Amino acid sequence: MAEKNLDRRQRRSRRLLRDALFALILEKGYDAVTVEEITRRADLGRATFYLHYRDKEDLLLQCLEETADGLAEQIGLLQPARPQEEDGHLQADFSGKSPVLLVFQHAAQNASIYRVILRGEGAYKVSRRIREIASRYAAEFFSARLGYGDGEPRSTIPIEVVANYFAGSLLGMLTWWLESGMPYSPEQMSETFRQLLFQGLRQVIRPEGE
Amino acid sequence: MAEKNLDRRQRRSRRLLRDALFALILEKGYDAVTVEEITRRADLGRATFYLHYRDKEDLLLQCLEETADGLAEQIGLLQPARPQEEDGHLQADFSGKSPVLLVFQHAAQNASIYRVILRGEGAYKVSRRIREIASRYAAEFFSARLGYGDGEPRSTIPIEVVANYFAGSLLGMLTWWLESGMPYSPEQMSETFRQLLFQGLRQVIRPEGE
DNA sequence: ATAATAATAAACAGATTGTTTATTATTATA
DNA sequence: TATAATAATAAACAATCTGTTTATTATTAT
Repeated sequence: MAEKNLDRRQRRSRRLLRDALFALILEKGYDAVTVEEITRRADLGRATFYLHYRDKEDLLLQCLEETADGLAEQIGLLQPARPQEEDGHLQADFSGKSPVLLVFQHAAQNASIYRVILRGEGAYKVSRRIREIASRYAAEFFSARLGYGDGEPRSTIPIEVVANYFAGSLLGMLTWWLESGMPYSPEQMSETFRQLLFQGLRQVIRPEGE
Repeated sequence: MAEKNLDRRQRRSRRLLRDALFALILEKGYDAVTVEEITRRADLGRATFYLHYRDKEDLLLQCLEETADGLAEQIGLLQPARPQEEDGHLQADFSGKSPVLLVFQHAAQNASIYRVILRGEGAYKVSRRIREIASRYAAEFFSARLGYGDGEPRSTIPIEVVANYFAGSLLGMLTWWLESGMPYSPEQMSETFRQLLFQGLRQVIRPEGE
C-alpha cells in the first residue's frame, strides 16, 4: 500500500535492497550481513540505505508485512473477491480451496522469503511478529467458524490458546517443509495438516480399525 | 556435565555471566546487550568473558543446552529413574505424570530462561536449536509409542511431519503461556494441549453432543 | 608452601554503525 | 523542453563494539 506513489528511483532502490538482503541472508545468515554489503550487492551508495530504512531489521520487517498482506489477500481476509457476509461473521471467500492449502501454495511461490523468515534467521522481532500475525488470523478465523462467535461458546478452551496452538503447529510444519526442500506437494501438506488439526493424533495415527 | 570439574573461580564466573546475560536480555532485548555490559553487570573483567565463551550467542546456546538436558532428565529420556525397558522400546519413566505436564512444570520453574529463549530474542541459532531439540525428542517419543516403531506403520504420515507438528504446537502454546504471564496452571495447560493434540480440534470445540 | 592457573587492566587494530555535507543525476510536471 | 524538486552519491566523522594480546596480580588445588 502507498507503494505506487513513490518516485521511480525510490521503488528501484527498495527493490534492489530487498533482493540483495534476501540473497545475502540465504548465503551467509542474517547476523553476518552488513548494511555495507547489502548496498554493495545492490550497487547503491550506503547512504541510500538509510534514506529508506532505519536498519537491517527494519528492511526485513517491511518485507514480512508485505508478504503477510499478500497472503491475507490470497486467502480473502483482506480483500474478499465477493461481497461480504450478511450474518455478521467474518466470511472469507475460499473459492473451494482450504485456507491452509492457500498458505502452503503461497509459501511455495514465495519460498525464498518464507525460508528467510521462518528459519528464524531474521531478527527476533521478525520471528515474534510472524507469530503474532499467524495467531491473530487464526483467532479471527476460529472465532467466526468454530462456535466462538455468538451464542454460548461450545468449548471451555480460550480462543487464544487454540489460536496459538494452531499458529505454532502450522508454522512448525511450514518450516520443516521448506527446510527439507519441499518434499511433498502443497496439497499433501495441507491435507496432512488438516487431518492432524481436526482429527487429532489418535485418529490419524491409529485408525479405528485397530 | 563436566561442570563439577571446574575451578571454583570458573564456576563462579560462568554463573555470574549467565545471570547477567539473562537479566540484561529481559531488560533491553538480546540485540542491545553487549559483552561489555554483561561483564560490567557481572562485575568481571571483559577479558574474562572470552576466557569462557566465544561470544554472546555461545553463552546463550550453552545455557539452552543445559536447560534442555535438565528437562530431558525430568522427563526421563536421559536418565530414567527406573531400569530400562525389556521390549526394545524406549520406555521413559513417567511416574504417572504426562511428559507434557512435566514440560509445562519445568517451564514454570525456569521461567526466565524459557522466556528468553522462546521469545525468539536469542540469536537465530538459538531458536533453530530449540526447534531441533523439541522435534527430535518428539520423533523419538512417537516412534516408540504410536506405532511407528517395529511392524508395519499404522499411518502414512511421515514421522518427521508429526514431530514438527507436535513441536510447533507445543512451543507455540508454551510461548503464549509465558508471554501472557502464565494465566493457567501447568496442569490446565498440559490437559488442554493433550486434548487438542490427541482428539483434534473438532472433538474439542464441538463436543459430539451437539 | 608452592606450583598452576584464573582473573585482571590496558591497550590494540579492525569493523560497523548511523549521520552529515556538498555535489551530481534523475524525475515529475507544467 | 525547461525547471524545480528531490533522490542518489561519495566522503568524511565520531562513536561503539569486537576479539586478541600483554604483563601482572590473586586465588586455587594439592
